[in-house]
Amino acid sequence: MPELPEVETVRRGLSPAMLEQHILAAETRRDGLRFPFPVNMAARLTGSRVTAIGRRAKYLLVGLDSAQTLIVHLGMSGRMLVSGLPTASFVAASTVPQKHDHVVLTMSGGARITFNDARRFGMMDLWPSADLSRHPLLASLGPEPLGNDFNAPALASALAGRQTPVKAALLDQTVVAGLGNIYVCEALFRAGIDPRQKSGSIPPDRIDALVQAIRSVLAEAIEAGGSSLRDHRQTNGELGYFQHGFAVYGREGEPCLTPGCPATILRIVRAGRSTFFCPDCQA
DNA sequence: ATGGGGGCCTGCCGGC
DNA sequence: TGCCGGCAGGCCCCCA
Repeated sequence: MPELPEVETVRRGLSPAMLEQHILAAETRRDGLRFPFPVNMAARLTGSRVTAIGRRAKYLLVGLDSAQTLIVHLGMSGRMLVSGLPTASFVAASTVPQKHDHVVLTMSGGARITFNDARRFGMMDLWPSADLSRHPLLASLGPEPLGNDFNAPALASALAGRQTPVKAALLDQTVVAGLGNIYVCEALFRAGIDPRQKSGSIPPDRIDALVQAIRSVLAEAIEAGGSSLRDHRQTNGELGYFQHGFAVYGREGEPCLTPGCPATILRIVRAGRSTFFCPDCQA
């Protein structure tokens, strides 16, 4: 479910509820999700103070004063919900255990952090903070799309010589880390690139446009609090609003939004994934 | 080596 | 109203 902007939204929502606070209690309600939880995870979390809440691609990184980092991936349907704080939040997350609540953290400031994941494609792990870049799931990630290491020369180099369609290449987290199906579709539309085009044959000026498109669509989505289809929620349970900003995703058969463009948005399936694009603007 | 497809899970929606 | 098939934002792994 969540791509980079959604994970960033969750990160920002968790910060006030967790940062510089101790984990008073940790409860796991099953043995694991996509992978088994690390050995004694609840006990190893209990008593730790949260020293940082970061993000790498679609991974949340909760730094602890135990020199360990709690790595969280939300998979397709994962949510991190904050409850128990007397905040101004109008949609108070329920304190009644819900179906698929798998992990609950009780913080010293009064907040309860609940990890809920219906499809259980998410994961949690604990790893030495000093060695994070060697974690198997983090080691091969490409550059952060909003960071300085992601630029036209870097992307051109990553795509050079590749026969795979550019759509598939952008979903490859070693090329650029954090994009998913939605934002790849949106970025390719903004850049005017056919998703089926071979990665290695994109001219330099299009690469340049693609870098800018990726950056702008992600930044706007973060600004809007992430997008949501069926089940993305911010930490307060509210929906994100960027889905109202989609130009192509989920708009099969609807008119292209480019002024003067007579085309309608097409949907094709590649590698089992829906791809939405404008046949006129993305030629 | 690289690309494509299957599988992991559950929920939801549309169609009959 | 109820059931069933299809589909879903991620990612790993196997096979060709």
